[in-house]
Amino acid sequence: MIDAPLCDIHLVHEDAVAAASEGRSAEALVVRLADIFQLLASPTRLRIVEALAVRELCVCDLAAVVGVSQSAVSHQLRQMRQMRLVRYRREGRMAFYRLDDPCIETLFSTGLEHVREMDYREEPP
Amino acid sequence: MIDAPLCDIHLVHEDAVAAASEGRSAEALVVRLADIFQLLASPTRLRIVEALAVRELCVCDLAAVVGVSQSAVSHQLRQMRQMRLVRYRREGRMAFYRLDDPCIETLFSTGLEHVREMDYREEPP
DNA sequence: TGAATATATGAGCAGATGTTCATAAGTCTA
DNA sequence: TAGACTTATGAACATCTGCTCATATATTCA
Repeated sequence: MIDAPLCDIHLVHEDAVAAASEGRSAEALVVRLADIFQLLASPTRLRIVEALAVRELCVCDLAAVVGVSQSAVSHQLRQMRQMRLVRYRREGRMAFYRLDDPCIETLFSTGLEHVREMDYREEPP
Repeated sequence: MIDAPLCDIHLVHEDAVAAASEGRSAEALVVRLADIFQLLASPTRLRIVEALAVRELCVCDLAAVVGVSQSAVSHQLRQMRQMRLVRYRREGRMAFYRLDDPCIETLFSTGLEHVREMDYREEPP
């Protein structure tokens, strides 16, 4: 499955490289996964996810909860919309957003639980 | 728990904002979590995680598996080391890296499973 | 209709990111 | 010890990110 070495350095352990390359996922999947993690890689967007995990919210309320400007929230929501992480319903002039991807909540809560544990471990009471 | 509205816009639904603000995590935790997701937000680093999930590897082999230069891998490993995502042991002139944080594998595999499912759903055979 | 409100978006900018290139530091072997 | 090898790192650079500001779009209400 392995063709030529990918870098110009001497290939030290061919068997190790072969084994580790065995389960290599498709490039498109890895890129897509990186995009999802990228969307979770910002305190502002994590706040948005955390808030929307509780209940749906309009943009204005979301801005208040997250603590940034309406414009900033709206820009972020557009990205999250394009990645199908959130969706919204119109009600008059307002737009109520909610999470559209149950996996996001899983990743968020898994990660949060983890950093909480690390916090306790590093700073005992 | 809510003091003044955080943005200059009219606060539309005070109860909604209060409810969504209820479970707000500490700022430090959210920032730390964003940092962890940030480390997973790059195809190169995801490849590193994927490879190290199989077995420990030296830098040179890792470069071959991931498909980038030794220098690029080494720079990325430094970041991951600083975040305690990986650690290494020295053996002569080589450094063998392994994952140091079981949570990373969980987040990686959870996310990967998800994008795989999405892939099947969007492009039926 | 006109003013107020809610949201969306384009431009622009400062700062962060990921790579390459050159090179340093440390280890092995002849 | 000299040369080959493995890894680490600083500098430089192009690109990406997340915000602000100004403004457009759309809806509601007097």
